[in-house]
Amino acid sequence: MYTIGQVSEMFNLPISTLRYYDKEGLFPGIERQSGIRKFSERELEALRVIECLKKSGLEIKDIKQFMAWCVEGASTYPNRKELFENRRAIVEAEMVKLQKTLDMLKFKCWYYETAILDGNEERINEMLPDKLPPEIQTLYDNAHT
Amino acid sequence: MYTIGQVSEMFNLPISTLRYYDKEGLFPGIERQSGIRKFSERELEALRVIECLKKSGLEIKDIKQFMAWCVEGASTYPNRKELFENRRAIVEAEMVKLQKTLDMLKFKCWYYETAILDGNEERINEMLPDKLPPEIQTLYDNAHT
DNA sequence: ATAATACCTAAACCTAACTTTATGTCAAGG
DNA sequence: CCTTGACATAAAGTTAGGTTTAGGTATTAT
Repeated sequence: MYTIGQVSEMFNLPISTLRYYDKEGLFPGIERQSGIRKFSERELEALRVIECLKKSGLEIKDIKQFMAWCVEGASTYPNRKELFENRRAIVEAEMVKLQKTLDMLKFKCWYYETAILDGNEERINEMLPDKLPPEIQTLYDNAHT
Repeated sequence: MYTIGQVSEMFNLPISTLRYYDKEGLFPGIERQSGIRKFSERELEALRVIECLKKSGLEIKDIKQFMAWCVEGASTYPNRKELFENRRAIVEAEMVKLQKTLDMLKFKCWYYETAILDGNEERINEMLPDKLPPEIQTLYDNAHT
């Protein structure tokens, strides 16, 4: 059993955030001893799931819904499964977009390295849009689709 | 040359957002004909960079700074290069985190598939934390580091 | 005993990035 | 001529996800 201060340290989250999550219903049935929250392994696992779902772009109110399903029991397994499958699809799409972003950034790194060497952007702009060095062309093409 | 409405369609962005970007200084020196914005290829490329930098987590005010550097000329190449290198490092770290999130989601998909088959979570919980099927164990371990 | 800590609540406050509203201009078509 | 549609501005409004503030309780150290 952990206090809110310990959990705050373990997860590197402000105490105020943990209280906010609790208020929003993300720790249904959390135990209290004379008013003080006692975080058990169940709440720690909840917090791991919260961080995961948040990172997947889910809103707090929908995370609350998930926690409510957990309390409801086995009858909500299909709802929970569907939720994770949806989030998975969303994060996979997000990874593709982020890879494009990364390719754009890599291209721009090369762009400015080259501009510094040349002192201007003229030579680079003559290579655009399809006469770039092979490696760079790949980045550029992926970033611009 | 494009009107704000055409650019809005091309980039799938609300007109209000384009006006907001302009107001925030993200299109320095955009041309106008009797008050009406004329978007040239320069502004379209600016918009691609804006979307990239935004996705990398950069704030509008810092994107504005970048656009100001572009206007300033060759003397700011090093600033711009450094900016893209920093964003690249940030996005690379982000990809690692997102991969962990994805592994957690995949694990949870398996978890609830299995729970549905079993009708409960007992067998799964006996496998935790280190007696999971090999493929699943890998996901679980990556998600929990 | 008292002072420092760590906990508690309710409610007000904050921020970024838009979005909406109210109002107005201007060119083209019926 | 007048209405429709696309453009314009300034300023107020919105939203999620917290954070801060003000005031209080309970345990521990000196």
